[in-house]
Amino acid sequence: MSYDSSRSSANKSRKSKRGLDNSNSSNNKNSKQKTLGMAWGANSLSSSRSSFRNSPFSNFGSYMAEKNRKLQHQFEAEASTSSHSGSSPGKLIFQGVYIFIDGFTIPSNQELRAYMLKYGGRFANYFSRHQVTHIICSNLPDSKIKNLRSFSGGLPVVKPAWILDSIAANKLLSWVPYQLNQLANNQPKLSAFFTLKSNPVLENVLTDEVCQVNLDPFLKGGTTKDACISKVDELIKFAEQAGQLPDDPNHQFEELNTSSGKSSEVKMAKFGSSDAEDGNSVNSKHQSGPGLFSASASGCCLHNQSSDGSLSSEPGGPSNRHHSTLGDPNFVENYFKSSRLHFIGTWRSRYRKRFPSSSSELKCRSSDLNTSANSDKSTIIHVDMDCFFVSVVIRNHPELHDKPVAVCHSDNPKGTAEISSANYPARNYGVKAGIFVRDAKALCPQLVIFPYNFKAYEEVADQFYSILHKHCHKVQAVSCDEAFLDITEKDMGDPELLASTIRKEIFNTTRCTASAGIAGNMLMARLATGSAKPNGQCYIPSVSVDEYLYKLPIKALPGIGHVLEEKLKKQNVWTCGQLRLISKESLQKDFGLKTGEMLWNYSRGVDNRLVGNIKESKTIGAEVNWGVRFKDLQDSQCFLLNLCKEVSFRLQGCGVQGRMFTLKIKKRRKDADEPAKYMGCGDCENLSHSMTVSIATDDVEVLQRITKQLFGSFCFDVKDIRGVGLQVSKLENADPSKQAPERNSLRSWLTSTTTEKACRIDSMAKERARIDSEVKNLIGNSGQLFPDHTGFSAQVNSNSSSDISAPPPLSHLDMGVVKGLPAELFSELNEIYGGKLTDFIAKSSVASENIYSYPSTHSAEGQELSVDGGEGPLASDMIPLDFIMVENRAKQHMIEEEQAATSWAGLQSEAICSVSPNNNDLMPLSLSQVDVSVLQQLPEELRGDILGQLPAHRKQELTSNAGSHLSENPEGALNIKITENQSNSTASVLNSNLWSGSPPQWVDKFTVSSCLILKTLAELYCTLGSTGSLSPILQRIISECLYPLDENSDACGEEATYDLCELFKQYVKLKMELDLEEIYVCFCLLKRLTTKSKFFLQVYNIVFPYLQASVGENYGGGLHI
DNA sequence: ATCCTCCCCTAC
DNA sequence: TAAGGTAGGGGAGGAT
Ligand SMILES: Nc1ccn([C@H]2C[C@H](O)[C@@H](COP(=O)(O)OP(=O)(O)OP(=O)(O)O)O2)c(=O)n1
Ligand SMILES: [Mg+2]
Ligand SMILES: [Mg+2]
Repeated sequence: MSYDSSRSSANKSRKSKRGLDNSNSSNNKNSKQKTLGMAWGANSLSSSRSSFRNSPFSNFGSYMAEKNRKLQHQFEAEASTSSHSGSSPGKLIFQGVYIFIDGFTIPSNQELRAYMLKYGGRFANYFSRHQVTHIICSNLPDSKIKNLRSFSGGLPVVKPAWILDSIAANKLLSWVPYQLNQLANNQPKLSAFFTLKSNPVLENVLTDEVCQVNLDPFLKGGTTKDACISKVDELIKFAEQAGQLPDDPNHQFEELNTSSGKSSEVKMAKFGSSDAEDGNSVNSKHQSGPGLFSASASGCCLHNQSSDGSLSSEPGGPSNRHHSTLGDPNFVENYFKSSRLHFIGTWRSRYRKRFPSSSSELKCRSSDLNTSANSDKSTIIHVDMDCFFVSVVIRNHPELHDKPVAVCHSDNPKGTAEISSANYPARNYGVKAGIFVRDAKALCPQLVIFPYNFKAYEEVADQFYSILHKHCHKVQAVSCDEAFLDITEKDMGDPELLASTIRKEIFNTTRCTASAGIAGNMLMARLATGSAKPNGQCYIPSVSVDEYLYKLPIKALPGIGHVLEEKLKKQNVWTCGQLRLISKESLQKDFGLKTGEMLWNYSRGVDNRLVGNIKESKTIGAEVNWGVRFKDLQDSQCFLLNLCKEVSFRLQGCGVQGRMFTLKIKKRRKDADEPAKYMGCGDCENLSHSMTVSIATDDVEVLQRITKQLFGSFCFDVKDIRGVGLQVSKLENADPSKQAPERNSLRSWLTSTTTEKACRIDSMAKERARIDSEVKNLIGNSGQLFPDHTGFSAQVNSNSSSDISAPPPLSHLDMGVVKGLPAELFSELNEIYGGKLTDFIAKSSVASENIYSYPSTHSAEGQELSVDGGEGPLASDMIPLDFIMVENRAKQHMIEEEQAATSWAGLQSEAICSVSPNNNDLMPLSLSQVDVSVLQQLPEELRGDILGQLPAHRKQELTSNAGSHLSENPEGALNIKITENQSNSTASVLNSNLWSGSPPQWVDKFTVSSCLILKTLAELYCTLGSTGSLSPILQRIISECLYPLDENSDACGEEATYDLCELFKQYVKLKMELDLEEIYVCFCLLKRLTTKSKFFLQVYNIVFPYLQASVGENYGGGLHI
């Protein structure tokens, strides 16, 4: 057993509440901590959830206090030198302000810190309620929001924009408008926190339950062989003998057909090989790392490594240092260079690039269901190199071919290095992949150990696949030494001949032997290969399948690992023949639908899979579970950064970006012994937290921020960490032109009716002209923020390089324009870019003045901006964000208010205008008419649709309570009477919501009048035909409106709001195939549905002017701006 | 029903 | 000393 733990998840009853499993052991652990325990959880011992420990707020203790002092000194030292960022200290805007930054912020922690430094404020590295005056945070995950809400009481929790805006305004602004909207209500007092400690906060701490499984040694081949080859034993022996004789590769190949007189139809063939060439001596230093094949990050530990003498009580002692993360700032990179599993794990992505999938995959015989009749006609070859790693490194050591040889990092007979591959003589002693070298040496003292040669493996794999592709165009790569060929269509003769030809060619080219299995489907071909090994081939005709499988141990079936094997053995199933006795229904009941069917099929030799190209990957990640030892937070942060670099490189290497990030942590189990394996992770709990962001990214810095944030939401002693992994999913193509072009049903509707989009209100044009003059020195870019990337622009701009709407990569932004944005908008935009914007600008304008002041000078970053620009009239007609750029805040707000006041009537009129510009009467313009009567007037079909979307209680309301819609909001406080005439009062409500002090009874719940929903749906229905044609996201927003909250729970109101925020962000992200029209409509729509989400209002007020300018005009006077 | 999320299992 | 990674399939359970 390689793994230390003997725990088997199969025997563990599943917990229904996954997220809570870990908490107990976690607490137990904390109670045993000596030093850092105080820092990391001593104040929350009584909590039965880990949520309190997820926030730095819960982590202040003696250690943290000390740390805090240290960092503050450092900070003050920096302040006194005042050389920071090369600029002189600014006005003391933030005198007396002491901020603490919680989690991932935009701009970054460091940037905010720099601003505080520059403008007279102070910055707390760790939260102290005695000093901190403001908590800064943005974009916290749900769990943290809830947590923060509990802790922040009494202290303002403010978005970073407050700082930026204050700097821009050159005075300390009120923080009130910048309150984190998710937290705006019901902030408990800090005192409440201390009494709340035993009152668990609901939270989504995701903790895996432990599943350290016994890795039974691989049974490679052996059992398979025993099961079916007995009939051809003599032939095997003969073949093996023959294999050692010839010298000339071209004559080494002998085919032995066993079908002639034998009872079985299974045919075996073997050929021998010998080597004679240059000496790659045992233990030679010719080793090359897989790092050559991976995108590895360079290390970067900056100023840590300060050997804290006091913390020298390292687990494992200083002897560990050298091979752990403790001693090596480039640990990640170096580790991956030497990891065999990393090599084989990342091989696939390299293959993808080297052999790009040709579209020749026609799925010819995929005539829907692959019935067994169908697979009768199929012929599949499975090819697998024999003991690949060994074969490659002993190619030039013919004298070793009949000696036991294994590949391993270490030859230490007491070592815990793992055998990677053992040749067949070695396997006779029981040596196999995965066992420790000491066990291997015990089994076989004369075992010869060779080091890895990853470069050679890569080369041989390339040769291997070149040969396969030459002979067959339907190749499915399984691994670096293994592939399936579908030769069904091959008219040319005998599959066995083809297999032997291929094997011969492989041997002649690589001097390594391969084995092949030939059968009617992938399953049987693979099993046949097992029988054929080593250096042989095996054909299993359909008629022999049953017999072949009958005695086959179930573990030999691909897909049955040790867990399934054990479960089946408990049912007294040891062989496929016994497995067949269990009904499919029973198997599906015990193992699930698919797995049950797989078992049923496989035990009968049925496999409907098709040989196909490798699909594009769905996840990309990197993890390290060896040598991970941290002495303090800095160690871990440094490691995380390197991991982020690695992942970022891999993402970029694959040309994708991701939106979901999962941080996996292996944490030493409380009572775990030292790992059996040197530097291993031992018996661990698996913890993982994930976070989805709106904008796909591959950027290291963004990854780092997110990762930091995720890491912070764990609670543990970093000394207990034994493994760390970062996985990215929800991948999108980084090249947007390749993005799947669905979506945007609304868009087509809108754009189809919009023949010219260049019209503009006069003030816009004026602003434009002014901006143009200001930025005319910019290269080929008339001041547009997104020169050619909005869906709208792309439509208009025929000069655009991309005909499909594309996202604006950061490098394509006009930094001059960006810098000119009002701080508020800048901050939002920065958020859209994951915080990168600030850094980008900071880097590109080192010597310049305050970057948040209004620009007018466009320095050297002109070169950063992109693109063709298309100087023509069309390009200059496009409407950029620069509309807002020169607005000062006051003016901006005025505009916002006006827009808010008038936007209520927006959607319907503009929608109608666009559909039928000359006919504004299709829909009632007065919102006061919105009523249940609307519902009644609707076509039956639509009425059904709408009713179907309403919760039952709403339905009842609507059908029984006609006319009372205007007072539907139970709170009444902000129940807005929605009529055209009252839009002014709406505006004032809006205004007060945004700018009033801490909300009194104000609740940021998202409550919506049903009649408005009906009305809106009706409009959408009329304009679009049905709500079903809305884009999924818009549909979801509507459904958020329909189901604003679970009325039984206060917390759910927050949830709903938060989700909605995410949706908005998605809408505002100005990425993907940005569809301004749809966003615009959506904003109009949402504006009418709620005035209660502060977040929405803020986003709205920031973004809407832009949308307005871009598309609003096209929808006629309905906007009444 | 169908999707989504959080895992476990498997293979190399 | 040693380099226990990577990604897809799919089950369970919850949301819709
Ligand atoms: N636990 C494992 C399994 C595999 N490998 C590496 C070494 C192998 O050489 C290579 C290919 O794996 P195979 O399963 O094909 O095993 P071999 O090729 O070594 O032997 P066989 O002849 O059984 O295919 O992957 C490894 O390092 N560790
Ligand atoms: Mg192999
Ligand atoms: Mg293989």
